Amino acid sequence: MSKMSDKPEISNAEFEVLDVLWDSHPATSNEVISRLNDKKDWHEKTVKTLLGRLVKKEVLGFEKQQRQYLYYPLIAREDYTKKETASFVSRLFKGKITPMIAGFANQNSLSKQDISELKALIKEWEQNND
Amino acid sequence: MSKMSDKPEISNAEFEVLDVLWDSHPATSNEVISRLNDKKDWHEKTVKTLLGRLVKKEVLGFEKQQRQYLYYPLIAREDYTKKETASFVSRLFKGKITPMIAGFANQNSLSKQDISELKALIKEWEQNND
DNA sequence: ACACATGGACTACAACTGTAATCAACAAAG
DNA sequence: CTTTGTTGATTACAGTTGTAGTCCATGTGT
Repeated sequence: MSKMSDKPEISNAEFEVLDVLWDSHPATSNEVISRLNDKKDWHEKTVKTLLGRLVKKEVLGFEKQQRQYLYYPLIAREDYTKKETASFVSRLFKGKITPMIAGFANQNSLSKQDISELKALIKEWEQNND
Repeated sequence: MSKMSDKPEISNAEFEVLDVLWDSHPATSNEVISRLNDKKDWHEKTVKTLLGRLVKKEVLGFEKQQRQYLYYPLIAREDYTKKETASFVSRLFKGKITPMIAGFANQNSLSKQDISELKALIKEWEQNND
């Protein structure tokens, strides 16, 4: 036995497409295209290709609605971001988040609000782990 | 004018090579190869190719020592990780670190030590930003 | 019914990647 | 000196990615 859903590699361009579908789904290719138009400047055909590749990779599913397809994500954003974050932090920071945040901090990328959110997060963690 | 050192795209495999050079440099290709042997199972030729590509991308520099080259990084690990982190967090979390850490937290990936380090970090931030 | 528009499927194609093998030049060994 | 090994340089080659274009079947307007 093997080949148990081996992490589908999602490319950068593909991610953008998936991202708008996470925001709201299901959606037709045209909806996806027009939503992407706000940020990216991609040709319609390009987006369709990406949709197709994501389907092939089993990242998206679809359901025919007469002539068109209604696409929707097959994986949850949370699951994806969690895995990606873990592997990112593992690669670049040997798995320790603090150094990463430290990088943010001394780069002035931390706002007062970030700090208070972090504090809240810590407090919550401490309550769940007394 | 333009073309001001446009972020050299470093691939995953290339990153591993760069990583061991960040750990200690300069180093000959053989040193790099043997250090990588501990983690990766790459053919000698593969590593040499990667070294070459990194040189071409101006990520590594070298200096001849008779027959061999002594390679060394041209970019600092800190600079690289900072940029990568910023773009990562920007893409996956709209630039907010807290949601990322929250993902870590509810995945039980935060240790007691992480938490105390985070607290220290916050305290430090607050002192510098009163 | 028929011509045209439209949506997905298939095809294109160069650059980048992972993963090496071959080549050429020089150094080491005999 | 000549053979041999070693080192970087060049070449290989398939798969992925970015970015579309072409084909074919079906829906639409007349």
